[in-house]
Amino acid sequence: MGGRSTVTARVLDVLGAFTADTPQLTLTEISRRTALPLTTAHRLVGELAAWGALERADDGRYGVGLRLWEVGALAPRGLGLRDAAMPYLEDLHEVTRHNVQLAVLDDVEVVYVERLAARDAVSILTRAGSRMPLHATAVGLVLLAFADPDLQERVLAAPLRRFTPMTLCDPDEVRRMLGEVRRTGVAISDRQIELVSQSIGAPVRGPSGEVVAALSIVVPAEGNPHAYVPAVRTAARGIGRALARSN
Amino acid sequence: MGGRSTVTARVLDVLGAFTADTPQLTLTEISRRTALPLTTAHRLVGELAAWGALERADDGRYGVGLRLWEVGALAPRGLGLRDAAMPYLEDLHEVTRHNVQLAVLDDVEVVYVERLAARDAVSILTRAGSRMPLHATAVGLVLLAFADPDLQERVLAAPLRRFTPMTLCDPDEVRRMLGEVRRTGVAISDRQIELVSQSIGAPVRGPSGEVVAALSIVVPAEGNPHAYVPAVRTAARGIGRALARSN
DNA sequence: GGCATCCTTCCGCACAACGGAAGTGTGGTC
DNA sequence: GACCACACTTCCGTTGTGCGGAAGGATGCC
Repeated sequence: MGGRSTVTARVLDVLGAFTADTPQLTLTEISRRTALPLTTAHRLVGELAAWGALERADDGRYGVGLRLWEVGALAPRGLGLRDAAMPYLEDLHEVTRHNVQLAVLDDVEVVYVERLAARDAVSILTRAGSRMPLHATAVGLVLLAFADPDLQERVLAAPLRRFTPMTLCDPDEVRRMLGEVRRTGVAISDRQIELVSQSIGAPVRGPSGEVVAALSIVVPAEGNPHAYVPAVRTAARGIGRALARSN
Repeated sequence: MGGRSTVTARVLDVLGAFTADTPQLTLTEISRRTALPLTTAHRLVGELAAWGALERADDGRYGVGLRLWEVGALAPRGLGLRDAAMPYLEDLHEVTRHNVQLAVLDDVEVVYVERLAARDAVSILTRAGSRMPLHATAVGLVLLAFADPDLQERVLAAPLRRFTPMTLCDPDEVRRMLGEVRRTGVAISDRQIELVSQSIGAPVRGPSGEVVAALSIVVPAEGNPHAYVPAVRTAARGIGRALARSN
């Protein structure tokens, strides 16, 4: 948004107008969201659609096109990681039948790269491509715990969003938690996102030992989280090894 | 690439320069592929990277960024379909342990939307986001068989690429095959892509009965393909129902 | 040192993008 | 049937933004 307006920025603004909540937009809606004059939006959208970056549905609304999806699938952190991780996610999911998630750090947020949902799952709090803050989820805590200290302070300096009464919103509490995560190598987020669930996360390490992603499993609040720790840890290590193998 | 040069087209050309074979490119390479002067490529790439559409690796090369991956993940045919299909793909994969693939039609090609690989799979002929011609793979034959007759003729009029001695490259042979696919509701591609494998495909139908995607399983050449037909068919129907449920 | 490759910054000119105005097409209301 | 509201499309003259040549680092190799 804003500032200096280069054509490229406008094009990207148009793409950015599409969100998980509203993946289909009318031209007027795009124009409103990007603050571009209708005429301009019309031209840009037309060019994007001609290339396949956007697609026009039968009802006239625009959505993201397959071509853009293809290009996006080339994102190294998205695809390479996903390929390596998939078998392990499947195993974990197959055995436990709970939601399993893989996420990476991007700026000050968690981005979910993959998620295997319980068959009958209704709640779609997260899906591949969605973002969450770092302080409340198990994957977030893992990624934050092993992140650059500068980033940690930056995140803790900003207001920490409350999801439930259990969410840790005090920087010092979070700091203590991060220490524990570093010590144990596992993060447990107990009802910090929803009161009905807790999640157990572990770091996925790249060839040189740095944390490149985090894996988590979401289980009902009443279960004993520690029961899942070995499985999650094993899966995370397996992914790390698979990554190293695939260079 | 082509003809008239609008800025948008240039931006998209830059994105299009990234392919599955070479997901990481140096600036000079991008400039060469897009036929843009180095200076221009530099500016565009800079703007794209600032937004997060591209990311710069440690070695200075550029790759597709997470942000673009996120937007791409919103593609309705990519994500909605994938969400509905995943459980069924997993089941099929779990039971058979063979490669399972989900694909949609885009223009005159198949685009793979998801693929669950056998754990020890070495050959990565296809991956999520890759394209294949319509006449040789099981998913391709399914999609072509139920496609617009105009499209069928357009595809058959063009030269049909040969992958193995088994590939059907004669338009009439393919036409006969398509008829069979329509009659039986299943496509079998016997060693038409690789001599070591065959694939069995079935159509996934949307709420109004039209074919929106195709599902296939890849098995060793020596097996009996018909043994897999019921499982593939059931999975494809299941995905169709899941799609209808999710609107 | 000299050469090759790759990347980055600068800046004046030209042409492509901009966006106001006007036109088309649909659906709703009285 | 006349009117309005809304969403989209086309046209075209003006202007400001992107263009890309030239020159300046940075790094590596012989």
